[in-house]
Amino acid sequence: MAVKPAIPKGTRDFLPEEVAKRTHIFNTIKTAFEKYGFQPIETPSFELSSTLMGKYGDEGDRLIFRILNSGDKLLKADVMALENKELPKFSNSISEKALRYDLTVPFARFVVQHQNELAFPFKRYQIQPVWRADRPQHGRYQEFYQCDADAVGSESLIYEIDFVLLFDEVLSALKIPDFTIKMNNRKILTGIAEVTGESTRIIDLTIALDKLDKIGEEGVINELLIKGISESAIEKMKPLFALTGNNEEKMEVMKTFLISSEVGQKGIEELEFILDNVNDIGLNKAKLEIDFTLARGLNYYTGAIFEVKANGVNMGSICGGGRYDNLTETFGLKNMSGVGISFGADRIYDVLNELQLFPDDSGNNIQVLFVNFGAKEQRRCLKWVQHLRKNGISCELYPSSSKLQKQMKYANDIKAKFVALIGEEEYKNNSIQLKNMETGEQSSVDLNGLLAMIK
RNA sequence: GUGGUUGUAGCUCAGUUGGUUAGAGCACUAGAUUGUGGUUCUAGGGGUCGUCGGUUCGAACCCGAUCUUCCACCCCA
Repeated sequence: MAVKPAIPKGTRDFLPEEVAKRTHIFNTIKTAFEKYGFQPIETPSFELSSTLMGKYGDEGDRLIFRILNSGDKLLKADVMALENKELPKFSNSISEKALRYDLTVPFARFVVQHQNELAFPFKRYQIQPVWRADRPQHGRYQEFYQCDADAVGSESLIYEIDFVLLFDEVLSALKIPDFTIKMNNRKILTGIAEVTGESTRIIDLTIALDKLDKIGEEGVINELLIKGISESAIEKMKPLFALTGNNEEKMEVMKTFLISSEVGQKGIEELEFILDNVNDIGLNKAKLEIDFTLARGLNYYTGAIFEVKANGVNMGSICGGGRYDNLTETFGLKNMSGVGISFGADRIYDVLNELQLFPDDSGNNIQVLFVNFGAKEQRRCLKWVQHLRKNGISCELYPSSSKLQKQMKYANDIKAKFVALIGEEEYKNNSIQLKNMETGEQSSVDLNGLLAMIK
């Protein structure tokens, strides 16, 4: 019985036209990364589970695709753990590998493993798919591409500036009309937690705060109460809910708010340094916005936090990033600060599609299709096709001498720009009937004439 | 992981209070058209009605489970 053709949920096939569009995105990003001095690397699609587990929080662990052990290794299954419903323990006993969940953690592993072969600060970029066992939704897939650039081995805020410029350069080049780069600093979030006296609850605090623009002040307060944050702390946070105005005005308010927090002050300083420099340099299309509620779940960020949103489209963030000081430490290498960003290629694709911003000409179509009239004509066509190819023209010969109508229809379907006909007459006098498929015009030329017309 | 939603031909969708051989358009193949495509006409092939189970004399239709689609949460690109 025939197997019903289907692909797993959250995955997609890409037709030639779609691949062309995606390639355009990848190339734009790649070109920019290289212009800023990043070098390409690749890492395996799957890593040891121990490399990935525990790096993304409990929520993240749940979303990591595990790879089932093969063959006899399955005999090691910890049946007791299963009976006791200790699922993580059981999973580990039947799976020792997992598909990568992002590119940052594998990169941290890579840096530690190859530290003697790398020149620091090391700047790499990486464009590869990642996998998440998430429930598919608008702009959310189980397999999608991340385009990451990271710089490790330096605490210099110059990189943060570069990354803001990179966001602006790439998204402007992709012709996204209106987008906002949101920026925050983990040290400021730490400061807020300190000032409100809830230092130990920083995660709950920031997650709730992150939802301010979505559920409003009351919603956040509600969530904080549910999480068990004290009312006095919430009272102290109230000024933050009302933060408005431009970046400078927000910074002023925050400076006062964090006056008693050393870490917080440091965060302000960093943010101000980046902001000043970027303002000085100037941006193309990006709006740069300070957003103190921005938390970017990934709990490994320690400094700058970035998020980019396309405006006027219903789509989550299309890029993210930030600085992480301790990521290589879990692999045994201390004092290796890194900062990086990630472009969500698939969401960018969806945004460009929704806004109909892809150029019309997909461009990669064949230039000339040679019609096949039979054995002796075919023999000459094969020779001439190869001659044209040597001259840089994409062309092909129809594989069989089917009815002319059918061959013309095929030419039409594959959007060939020209059709070359060499039948009995043309064969005799070494000519070609060349038909322009757009205009319908047709003329008799020789091989050189064809070259001249097409080039 | 929580809540809702969807599934009939390759694609987009009709369909009968549960009752014989389940339809259309597009696509495909062939012909009208013996050297000319995107228009038209004619004919043809193609479906165990997502899957498994239950109720019933009888299920595409009712019930349950499961998978899938899309959406909102959670979280994130």
